[in-house]
Amino acid sequence: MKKSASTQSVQDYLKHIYELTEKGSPASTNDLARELDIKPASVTGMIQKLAAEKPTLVEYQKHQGVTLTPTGKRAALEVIRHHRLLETWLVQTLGYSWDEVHEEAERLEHVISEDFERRIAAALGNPTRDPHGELIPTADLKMPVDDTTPLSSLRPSQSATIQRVAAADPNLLRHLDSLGLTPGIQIEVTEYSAFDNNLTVKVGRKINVLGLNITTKIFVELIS
Amino acid sequence: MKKSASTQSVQDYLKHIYELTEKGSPASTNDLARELDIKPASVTGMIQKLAAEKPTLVEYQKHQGVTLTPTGKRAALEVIRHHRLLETWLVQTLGYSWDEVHEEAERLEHVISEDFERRIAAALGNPTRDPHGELIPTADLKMPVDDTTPLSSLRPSQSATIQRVAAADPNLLRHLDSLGLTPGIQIEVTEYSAFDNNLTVKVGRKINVLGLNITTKIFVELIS
DNA sequence: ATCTAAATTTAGCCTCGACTAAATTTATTT
DNA sequence: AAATAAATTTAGTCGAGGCTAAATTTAGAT
Repeated sequence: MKKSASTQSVQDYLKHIYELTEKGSPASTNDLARELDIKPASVTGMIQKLAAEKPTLVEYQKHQGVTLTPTGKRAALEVIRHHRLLETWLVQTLGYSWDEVHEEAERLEHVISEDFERRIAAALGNPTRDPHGELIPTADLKMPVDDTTPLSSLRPSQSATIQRVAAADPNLLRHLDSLGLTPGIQIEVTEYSAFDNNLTVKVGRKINVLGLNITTKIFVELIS
Repeated sequence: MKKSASTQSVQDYLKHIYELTEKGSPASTNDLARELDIKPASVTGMIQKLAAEKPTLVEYQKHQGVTLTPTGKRAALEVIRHHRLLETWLVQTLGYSWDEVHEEAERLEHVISEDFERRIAAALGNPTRDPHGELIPTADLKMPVDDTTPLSSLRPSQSATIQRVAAADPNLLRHLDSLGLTPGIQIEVTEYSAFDNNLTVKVGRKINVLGLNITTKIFVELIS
């Protein structure tokens, strides 16, 4: 029987570094600490150890934040692939709703085998997006490019398909679900208020007035 | 977010204590160490801490081994229920074979939620046995009574249904599978050799001669 | 250019759960 | 009943990965 390795937290560090560095800049100690729900001093310690280890996963310079090496990025994408495949699979085969899956997937993502990953991916037909519409890294660990636009940028007469809902709060997710605002759904913008940045949107027969706080979290693909 | 608690290894201790104490006698330090693949001294340390904790899970007296309290037993059955439901579910929904499931279930059993447990139990129709025929503890954490007989006790002319195959070695499991000796299958004993304790058994159209080493691991229910 | 506030790092400490080596207790054999 | 062997426990150590408090660095504002 193999040693179980302390790869558990490391995976969490890598995953969050990936997310924090997506916009190009290094991940700060503080931001990482907030994401991981631990103290900044602990992050510094862990990052310093990580940066020193044999297969170099992260690049680190004091006070400058941390970034992933190509190897570290692959490791992060592996975890993210696990997470998103698991969410998809929990929703599709066990009837979880999109506001319930995150926590469960968070725990499972660290312990499933590559074999398990392959099996659920195949069973689901190698999906490209999870239930929130987040892109699932491919089997060879590339993150597909996202060509969506925030709903907040649409204006009257434009129609679009909702691709992604970048919200984590379960209450908000349930609310959006009740408004019919879920991935795959088609919408049409009918009004725009420059004053408060609200959009009026038709979803089927429903008419919803959506504030900025929501419209920046919904990403769509325009229908020409 | 909750603290993740060091309940991981504790669950392993409880599970193995449960198994070792099934025949009535306390689990010895040495046996536990072998099962857990750690050194006896480590077991002593952990058991002493466990025995001191607030919800008392184990009963321990120096040099006398360890047993489970009712609470500890419930905790053990919870893990075992997780394990066996997971094995069943991996086989039935993801196409794992019975020689592949153990390792994966071993890792998953510690991280699934009670909600997840309920969902797979329901999806599987609340099964009572796992793919090896092991009894699955009920939702209220009782271990059903096992009324099977070892195949080794059968004699010519007796027919039976295989209920349980108490083997862990993947090679042996694949071998038994190739002989058709899996739970649910009906067999009939045609010969018995008192000399070497071999049984000749008809499985469908197959005739197998089975040695003691195998016949003590297969448990059956007689067909009257 | 300096001063202050915020971010980060350092230093030292703690708990967990393993380990080794040595001591002790129990069991077996003569 | 003593002697040896086997099992168990004790004592002390280690690495992981957190934490706090204090020191230091960077950044923003006057």
